[in-house]
Amino acid sequence: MTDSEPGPGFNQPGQPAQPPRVRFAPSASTPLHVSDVRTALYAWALARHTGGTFVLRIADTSQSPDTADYAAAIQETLHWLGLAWDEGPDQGGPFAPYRQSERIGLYHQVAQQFLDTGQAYWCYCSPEELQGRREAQAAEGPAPAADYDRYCRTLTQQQAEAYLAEGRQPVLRFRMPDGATTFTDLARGPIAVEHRDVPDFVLMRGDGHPLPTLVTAVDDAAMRITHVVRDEALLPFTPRQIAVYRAMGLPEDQFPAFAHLPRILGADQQTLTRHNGVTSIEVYRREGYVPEALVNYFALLGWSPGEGREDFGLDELVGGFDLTGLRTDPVQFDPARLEAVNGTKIRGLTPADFARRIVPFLAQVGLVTEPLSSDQMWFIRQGAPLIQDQLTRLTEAPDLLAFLLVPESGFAIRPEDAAVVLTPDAATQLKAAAAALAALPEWTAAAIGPAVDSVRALVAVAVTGRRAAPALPEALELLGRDRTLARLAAAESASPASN
RNA sequence: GCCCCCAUCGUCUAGUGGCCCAGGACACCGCCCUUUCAAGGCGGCGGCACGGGUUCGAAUCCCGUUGGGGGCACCA
Repeated sequence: MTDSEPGPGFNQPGQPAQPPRVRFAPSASTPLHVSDVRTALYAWALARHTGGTFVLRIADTSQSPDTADYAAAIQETLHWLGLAWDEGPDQGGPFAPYRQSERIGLYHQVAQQFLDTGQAYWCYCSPEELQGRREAQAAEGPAPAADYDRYCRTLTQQQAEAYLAEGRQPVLRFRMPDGATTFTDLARGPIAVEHRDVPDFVLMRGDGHPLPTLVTAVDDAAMRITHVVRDEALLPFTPRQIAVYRAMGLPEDQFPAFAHLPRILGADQQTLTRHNGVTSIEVYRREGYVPEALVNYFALLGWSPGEGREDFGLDELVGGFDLTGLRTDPVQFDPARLEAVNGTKIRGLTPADFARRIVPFLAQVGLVTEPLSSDQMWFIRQGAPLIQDQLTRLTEAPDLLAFLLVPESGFAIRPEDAAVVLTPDAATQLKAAAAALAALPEWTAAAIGPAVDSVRALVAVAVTGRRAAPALPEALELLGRDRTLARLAAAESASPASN
């Protein structure tokens, strides 16, 4: 983007280009968020586009009871989306282990090194003391940008021992050096931060638990990560991590390059959370969204292949992906657009694939049970093409196909639709339609069409139970003459005029 | 309060000094097709935040204002 300030991670001309190593490091203490998926998608696309390596690393040091479940779910979801990794917790790799909970020793080792070299120090201040001093300072004048007053930077041995004798558990703080950090964000260009605006941040909690700024920097260095693609929320932490690399003695040309992705906002223009939208990718999956749609939609949330191309898949993403084309301002999540994309993707499925994908949704509502009987399989295979153009989510399939799969005893007309269509003269019309159908020499869609043309809406409700029915002649052909006539008769007797 | 990032239709985007009195998609509104519901076709509505520069020429470059987002934890 600019050649004025070749900061860390900037590709130096004349240097042999190493194959990139891009990591995705989701937290295992929460379910995968839609913004995590977007991050994973872009990181993956970068790795694949450049012929590099995609690394999955699980951030599971925050020992929540559900961590193992989330870690497994994350991997399952990524697979479902079609994002495969080259190194990760399941298959290992040259920089194993890939679970941070198994790398704690390494973090402690680096912490000790920092302590030995004076680049970190113990801080005995209690949260209450910190809070008290902050308030006192704020009362006196303009509050300093950096939030820690460096009280323990210059503690004497005696003071430290006195605190220890009180039973205090110190935290380990990083000694932020004077100066400034300049780095080149691959999506945004040069970014400069004065160190006076960066506090002596905490590397390790009082109980010895290492914090993300330390852990992330240590692992990215240890795993030879070349590119960090992550959410904009982490942008302000980048100078801290660069400071940690320096303290570790990592040569500048081995610092990873950073690319920060725009924040995803809800309809209220605030960061997307469970309060203003649906953030769980698993919810979308359950709601009948296909991975192709999620991938396409999220790819478009901050990136574009150009030339107005909007309907594409993983292959085109990889082919055209480029960090410098990333959007840099916050982006609003639009559920309506996602749903529209989902409809497009569903329509683009082969009929056989579509039929296969709706089975779990049919089973979920009890319309079928797996393994499918050959009858059920036949009805699904034959019925699927009739409904494929009519839905935007796979969860709509059961309603559309119920008329074929439900046992006759369980068939019922939707009351709302009955109210609209079963008018006083319905009985007469149904009777006429039934007679015409009964007289048909052969039971084919071509023959059925003309027989029901004048009363399609009525017959649709009577036979499928809903106004939103598949193409009628084809639907009736599939249903068969006996079931069709039986349902027409039932509807006739349920019509107002017959009561 | 302080620091950082950012700014094209309601939303996602095309656009990197003339091809743009700004193109596409979603949403919305009409019409067509269709004797069910969709899908599809055609059309409409609607935007370069504002103010200064630079330039023969600016959505595109510079400055400011305004506005939005992020961060300032013993969260990740």
